[in-house]
Amino acid sequence: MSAVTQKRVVTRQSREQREAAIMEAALRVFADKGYEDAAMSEIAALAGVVEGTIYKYFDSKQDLLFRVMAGWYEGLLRDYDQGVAAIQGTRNRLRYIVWRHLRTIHDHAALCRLFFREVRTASDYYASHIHDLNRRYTRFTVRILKEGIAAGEIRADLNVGLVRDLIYGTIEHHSWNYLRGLGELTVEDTADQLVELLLPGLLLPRPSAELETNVARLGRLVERLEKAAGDV
Amino acid sequence: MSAVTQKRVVTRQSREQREAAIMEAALRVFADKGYEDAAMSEIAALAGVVEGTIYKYFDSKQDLLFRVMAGWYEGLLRDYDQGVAAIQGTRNRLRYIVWRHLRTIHDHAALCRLFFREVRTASDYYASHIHDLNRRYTRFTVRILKEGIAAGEIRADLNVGLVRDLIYGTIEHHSWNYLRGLGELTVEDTADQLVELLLPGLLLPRPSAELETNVARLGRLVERLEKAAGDV
DNA sequence: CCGCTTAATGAGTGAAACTCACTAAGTCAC
DNA sequence: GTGACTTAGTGAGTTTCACTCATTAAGCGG
Repeated sequence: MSAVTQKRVVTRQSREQREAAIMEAALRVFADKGYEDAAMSEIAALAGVVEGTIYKYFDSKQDLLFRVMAGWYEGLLRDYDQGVAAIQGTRNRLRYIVWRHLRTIHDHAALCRLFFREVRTASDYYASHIHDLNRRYTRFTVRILKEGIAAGEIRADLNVGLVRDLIYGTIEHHSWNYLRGLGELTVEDTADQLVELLLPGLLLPRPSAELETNVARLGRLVERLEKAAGDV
Repeated sequence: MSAVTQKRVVTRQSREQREAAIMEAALRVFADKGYEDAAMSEIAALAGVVEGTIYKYFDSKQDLLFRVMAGWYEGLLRDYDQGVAAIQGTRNRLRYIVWRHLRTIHDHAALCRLFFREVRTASDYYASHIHDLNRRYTRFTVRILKEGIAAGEIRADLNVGLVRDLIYGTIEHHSWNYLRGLGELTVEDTADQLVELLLPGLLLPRPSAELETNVARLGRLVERLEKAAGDV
């Protein structure tokens, strides 16, 4: 025995522990490097395993990403229920939804970018668990709108899905500069402005339309009466 | 010479011709397979060259994509100017912008997906020529809004950039299902609905001044009538 | 028709995801 | 306690790409 062979002591762990360790390492590397530039070997090294081990727990790099993102998303959803339920009035609730989404993007920029870029555009996103979580996330918005309609605050002929797309689409598009690392994302102001912009289109048409025409007719009547009075 | 060596006849072409041939092949393969799954070898084969040749004309796969997409984008922009200029009124113009964008997505689904997924999210998009083209594309919207403000049709305190993000963000988000190959994209209906949804938030608050003067006059009339009734 | 420029080649390189035959750690029956 | 068994974990491949580079020869100017 000429060379000192370094003997690696292998300790076997439960599936749960290893999986958690790999997912934690993957989250960090993905968030740090992005999907493309994250190497499975780096994730493996950080998790303290060898590359092949990851494939015992995850089908592919994409599967790993999806499950890591799903774990994060579940955390987001957990404390979302209470938040919405506690707020009264459609305007306040929409403001909260918009604000909350903006704040999430602001505080979790790296993960949101991963979600927008790698997860949501993947071909098998639709059939994935994380898509299901996303539906649950956006369903809050749909519920708020439907309750607003039921309460008579909001136009009943609204395309609720389009409003949902408007809210999330606008916010995402608006956030890209920030997500790209350029410029800031002003959460409060943007939330205010978006709600102000959106709300008039949601509310029932001002009943003053009818009122105005009636009043205008009365105005013309007054004019005639005034003239008639002058004639006397 | 025992074996018949197949001699490839190499014809040299001008830079322009080769570049065009490669870009055309790349466009087709990218549109067909998407960026990831498009192999440089396949593009080379379709263009009738060998892989290495592509790198004489393009720095990298991403450079090839960017220049192919820029070529397509320039075509889009060419017949955009006239379209907008011919339309009068902010509402009609916005309807046109929205409709046009939806129609482009509808008719160029594969390329739009490429643009959204691969180009716009790339880290060096901001410094690229195609980003410049995109700015020119969206500037139409900004101009329409500013002209609407100047004409007194639209609120002057509007965050024009946010409205731009709203239009493009909403449309993109709304189109993803279609781009993913699931479901249809109803161009006309969506254009109508989005404009209806957006417009109330843009318009100046209805000038109820007229209403107020009319009501005041009616008040005075009532007073006179009451007095007259009392006098009798 | 010679020689120069450079378009084009294609074998080769490196990196990264993924595979698989094998090793040995932990467990359980006895 | 010990042998048999299950399976976590290994690490040396394999494959598939994007990308490189030394070499070749097509076309052109003098």
